Amino acid sequence: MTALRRRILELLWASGRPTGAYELIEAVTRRDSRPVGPPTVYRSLEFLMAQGLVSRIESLNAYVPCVHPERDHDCLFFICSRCRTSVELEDPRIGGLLAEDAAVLGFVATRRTVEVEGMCAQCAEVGAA
Amino acid sequence: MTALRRRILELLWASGRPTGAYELIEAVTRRDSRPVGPPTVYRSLEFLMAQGLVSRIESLNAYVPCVHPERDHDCLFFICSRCRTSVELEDPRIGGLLAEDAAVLGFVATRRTVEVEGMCAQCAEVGAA
DNA sequence: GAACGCAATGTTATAGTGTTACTTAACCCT
DNA sequence: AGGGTTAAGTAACACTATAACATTGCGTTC
Repeated sequence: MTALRRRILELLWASGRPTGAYELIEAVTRRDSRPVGPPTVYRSLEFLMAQGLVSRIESLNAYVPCVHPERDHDCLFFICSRCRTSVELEDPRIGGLLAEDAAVLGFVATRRTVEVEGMCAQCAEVGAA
Repeated sequence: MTALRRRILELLWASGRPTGAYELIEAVTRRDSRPVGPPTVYRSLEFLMAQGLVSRIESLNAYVPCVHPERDHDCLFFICSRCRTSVELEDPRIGGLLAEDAAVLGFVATRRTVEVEGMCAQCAEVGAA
C-alpha cells in the first residue's frame, strides 16, 4: 500500500458515491498539487480492486470502496439514479444460484457483476425522478 | 421498426457475440455503403433495448440480441472471456431474491444487470485461457 | 558504494465509448 | 400545400481506458 493508493482509497471513501476515474485524477492532482495521469490512477484502481478494497460499478463506469475487504465478495449494488449513491449488499444466496446456473452450463465463473438500478428509499419518498 | 433498426438487429444476430456500437457503425456503413454516425446507431440501440429486443452487456460495453423478446427479462449473462461469446439465461429465482433485497432497503428497482464472467464449457474443456 | 533488478509511478499519445446540439428527411394529417 | 411528428444525418466534442515508453526510488549483491 503506497501513498498514492492510500490517497485514492481515501478519496473514494470521502466521496460517498461511485466516483469516476477522471474525477479521481482531478482530485489527486488538485489535492496534492501535482499532475497525475490516467494510467497512474487506473493502475492504482486495478491494485485496489485486486485487493478487494474497491469495486467497479460497470453500469456507471465508476468505482466504490468495498465495505467488507476481508470477505470474498459476492457483493451486489443498488444504485440510485436520482441521488447517485450506491449501497452494497452481500447476499450469498444469489452467488449460490449463479453458481448453480453456471454449473448447469458447465461454465467456470471468475467474476460476477450484479447491479440494480432504481431509486433509494429516501429519494423514492421525496418524489419521482 | 424501421429499415435501420432491422438492419442493426440483423447484424447483432449475425454476429453471434456481444458487439460494440462502433463495430455496428462500421458494419452498417460498409454494408449499406453510406456513412452512419454514432448517434444514429445509439438511437437505434436505445429503441431496440426499450423494446426488449436487445440487451446491453455493461461489463463489455457491448450489445446482444435478446433471446426472448416477449417475456419481461430478468436475464442474466454468462460471458466467456476466451471466445468472447455470451449465453443468456432466465432465472426468475434471482429476480425474486433481488426484489426481496430491494424491498428490505426500500429500494425501487427499475433495471437489473447480472453478468458472470468466466469460461464457457467448450473453452474450459480445451484448456486454460 | 557503484551496479543491478524490480516495482511503482510519470509522460505522451491514442484508442474506444458515448453525448450534445443542430439540421435534414420522410411521413402523416387535416 | 402547410404544419406537426418522428426518425435519421452531421459535426463536434466529452468521457473512459490503454499502449508504449521513460523515470524514479529502493533494496540487494558484489
